[in-house]
Amino acid sequence: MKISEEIAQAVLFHELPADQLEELAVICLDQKFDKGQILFAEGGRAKGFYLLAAGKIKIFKLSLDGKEQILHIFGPGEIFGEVPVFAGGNYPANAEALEPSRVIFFPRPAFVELIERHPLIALNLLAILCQRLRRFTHMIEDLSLKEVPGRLAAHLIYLGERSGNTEALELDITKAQLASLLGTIPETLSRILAKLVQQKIIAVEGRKIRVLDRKALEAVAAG
Amino acid sequence: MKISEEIAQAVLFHELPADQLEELAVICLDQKFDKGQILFAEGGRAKGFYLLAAGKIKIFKLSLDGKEQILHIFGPGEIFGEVPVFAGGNYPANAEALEPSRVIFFPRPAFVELIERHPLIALNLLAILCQRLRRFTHMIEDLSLKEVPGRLAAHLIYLGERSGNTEALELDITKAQLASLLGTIPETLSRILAKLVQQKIIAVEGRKIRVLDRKALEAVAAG
DNA sequence: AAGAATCCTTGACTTAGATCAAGAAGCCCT
DNA sequence: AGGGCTTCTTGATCTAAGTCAAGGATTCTT
Repeated sequence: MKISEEIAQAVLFHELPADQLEELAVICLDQKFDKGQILFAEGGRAKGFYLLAAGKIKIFKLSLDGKEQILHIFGPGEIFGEVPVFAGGNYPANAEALEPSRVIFFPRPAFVELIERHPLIALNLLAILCQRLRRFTHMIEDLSLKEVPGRLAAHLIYLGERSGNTEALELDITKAQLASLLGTIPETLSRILAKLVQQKIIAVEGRKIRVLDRKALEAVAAG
Repeated sequence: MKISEEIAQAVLFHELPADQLEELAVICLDQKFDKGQILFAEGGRAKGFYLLAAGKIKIFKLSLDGKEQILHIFGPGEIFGEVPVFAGGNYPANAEALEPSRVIFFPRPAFVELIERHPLIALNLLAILCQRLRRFTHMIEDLSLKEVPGRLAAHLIYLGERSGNTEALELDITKAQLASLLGTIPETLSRILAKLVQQKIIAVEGRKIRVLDRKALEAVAAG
């Protein structure tokens, strides 16, 4: 696919006229990353931000003893690494490719200048950042006020709503990654899944999860 | 103080020319809240956002059984309640006045229209939101990867850096509120403060905290 | 200054969930 | 099909921190 077409499909550049899309295509760079490759590390100086064209990217924090907390898992069409463009100048977390991925990189100065001239991009970006704040708010609430079963149930409900199918879910990440996203470890996640299965609230087969008792799942999610 | 002067001092409207400040002063509303009064509740429909002129506002989440997690404590000059203006339309958390407070309310439509015309406001707002994302990233990291002593130590260091005095700190909130901000309870906070005192890392007298051993405090913060 | 209210601390107990360890199941290779 | 991965599950143990309960210390009020 041509870069300008890929840019056109991103939410950030939604409804942008063709001439401005061309303007963007000129300033950006096409990059490829293998599975497992690091795109940037926490604290690193940021020269711009990324639009994911294809693949899957994990944004995460690491503790000194190697424990990981996943903040986001991004798919095609989403942007990441935008925070340091507008505040601080260095990345607040790490980014790693979970699959072979293609990203489009936007150097900071050209992009900021573009935003000044095109308020629509600014409004789109404000919307994206506000959604992210909302998601983080939820994450903080879950980590602090809910126990692991509640977090897991809330996440399953979220997956159902996002995919449109609230009955049959399919994880697109490993269970170890899901554990890290929920702020726990694989062993604990495994036990809690087993408990929910035993209570006939869900059925699990590999990465496929079937919701058997939505009401009960919602009750668990509420705490 | 006149409203337009107060607006001029806010980071959001920094470097805005006088005529645009006057434009803003026309669309906004002046409101007062007593200590303990709720400004808005989670899930409530948002008609605009707030600029805090005087006082102190707590933004927080509640669990079903009444446990609270504080997300922010805002002081004069800061804005809040902006997320639903750009995403979702309803507030993601609750807001309560911790002191008698005066706020300036900006109705949503007029403000969005203003942003479209004045890119500088959009850039300022992008910077504010990115700083908040950064702070939340930190909060998630702390809740998930650090234990309570680590969170407390990190917060004390943060307070020192923000106030410019890394030696003598002064809490501007109660210890119960600090506990809620750190994602724990007053009893636990009390015990951990006592332990740090016993280890001669800090000295505590009421709300005044003196850092005796910065290196050790940093080690605790690192985990 | 006395009383009330809030705020803070300390102690005994309980528990969610992390850690350590080992094995089972699924998957990708040539 | 059979080795060698990574992924997942299950069990036994340990610990940080929450709960419950009570008393001490501040601060607010009149």
